[in-house]
Amino acid sequence: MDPSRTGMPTSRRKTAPGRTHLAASAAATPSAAVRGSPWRASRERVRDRQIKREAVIRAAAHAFNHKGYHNTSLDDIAAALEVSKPTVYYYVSNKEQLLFECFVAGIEPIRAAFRNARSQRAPARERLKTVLGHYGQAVASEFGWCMVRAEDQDLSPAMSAHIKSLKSEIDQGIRRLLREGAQDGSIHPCDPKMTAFALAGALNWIAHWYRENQSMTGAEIAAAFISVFENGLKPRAAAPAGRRAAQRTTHRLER
Amino acid sequence: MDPSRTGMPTSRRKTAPGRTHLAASAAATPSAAVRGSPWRASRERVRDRQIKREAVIRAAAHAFNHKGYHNTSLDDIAAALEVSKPTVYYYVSNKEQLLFECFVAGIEPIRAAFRNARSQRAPARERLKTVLGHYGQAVASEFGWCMVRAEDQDLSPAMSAHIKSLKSEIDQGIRRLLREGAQDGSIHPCDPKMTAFALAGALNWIAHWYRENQSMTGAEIAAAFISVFENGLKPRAAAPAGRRAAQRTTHRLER
DNA sequence: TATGGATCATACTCATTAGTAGCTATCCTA
DNA sequence: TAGGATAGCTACTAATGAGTATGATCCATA
Repeated sequence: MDPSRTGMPTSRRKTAPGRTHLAASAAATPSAAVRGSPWRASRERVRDRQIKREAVIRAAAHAFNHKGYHNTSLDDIAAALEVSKPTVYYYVSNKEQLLFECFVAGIEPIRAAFRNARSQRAPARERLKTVLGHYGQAVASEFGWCMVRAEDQDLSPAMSAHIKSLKSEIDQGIRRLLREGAQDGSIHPCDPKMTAFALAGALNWIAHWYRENQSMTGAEIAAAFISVFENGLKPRAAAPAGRRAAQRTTHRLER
Repeated sequence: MDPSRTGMPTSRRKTAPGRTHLAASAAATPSAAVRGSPWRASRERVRDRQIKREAVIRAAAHAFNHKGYHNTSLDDIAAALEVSKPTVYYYVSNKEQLLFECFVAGIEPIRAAFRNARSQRAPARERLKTVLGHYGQAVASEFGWCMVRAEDQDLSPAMSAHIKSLKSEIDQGIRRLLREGAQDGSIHPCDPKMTAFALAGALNWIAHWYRENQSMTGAEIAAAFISVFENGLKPRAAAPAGRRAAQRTTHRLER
């Protein structure tokens, strides 16, 4: 195979800035302040390395999102930032790492949601709903595509292993909630493994169509999906009459 | 952009053999007879162009499946067949077309399942179950990866449009069954669009993990998923006591 | 047995792109 | 204000891989 893909990127620069949890800041700051190139306009904050680094990663996410990882060259990313390619390499050690950072930025809010859920006392189904809501929003975010599509085959073994372990953490978290729900009676007994696959798969797939159809927000999509998961296809006998009727007439209108 | 990607591949060869529905034959013949290179062993059927062409496509599917589209060169495919690259080009006009053929081979059995379903008289939920079963098996097949991952971004506009229309046909078919189910009372009232997205997404995602975890057959996975979809997460009050109890003890064992 | 088509290989072209070498400019600090 | 660190650019290398030009070989048929 390719010798350059046999390990972690050799961080050639002595200054290896700690990884930044882009996701957190992305959630905090509205996208407007973040868009665009900080080089152009802001001479006054030229020295804020962190912001520039984040801009690089965000530009990469945007490009990957639109053209795919393989169809995006680092020249493209540099051009989007109105910068030269070596400048990009000044902030990031290689293309693979760009993808990795995007992945981490995408998955971090989901991990946060799990940490949150663990401290709650609600029934498991409620906690699962909350987590899946955040999951759906993460997939619909600007990093969702990278998170979902970061492939084994494009990554060095070390990165691949790292990503796999993060994914597995999420998977196990969902399974755990499903088991807890079966115990506390809030979730219909099910095979936790296959159910977790189904739930995560459905949500992951959002990344594939969301770009082309942004008529709903991430939160709305997540809510709609959760409603599907909760009710199931089989009709439910004992639903409260009022709500059932409203739902039925509403959905009669959809095509 | 790239000028070579602005249209359908110019089929330079005068002999353009009609597209072959690999999927059908794949379903009919067990994989054993199909694996390997027909060049090597069988000097006696050297002139059977169709079989060789299918072998090329199957080899491509296999390679794409394992290494991804972009990480597979046509030299790789040629090498797998113990043939030179121009030989591959003798059977197929370019790499993009290879991906397209794999896509069609993957999606064809699903279309067939829909055609079948249309002629049945069962309740919509039953027909949907059957279709989804075939869907799941198709995604778990050797062409599943190509079917699911054939991306817009890697295809010429014409191919992209063609694939999109095939995908849309499937999507509309699912929505239609959901609407029919809401009408005949066999399916819980739902938003057909979002529900179809959720169902298809969950099943599509199988392609991402099935390669690494082939402990179940495609049919078994599909059955497990369908059970999840049908029941939903919310506990069901009126389940037959015997089956409920059995299911609960069974799944207590899973981790 | 000559001929033309079908099949396949050798050996290229050419474009793309990840990543780098080496130079320059700016700014902060002592 | 000298000197080092920071930040950036131009111009390269080197590898890869899609697709092709050209010609050899085999076989059926006239």
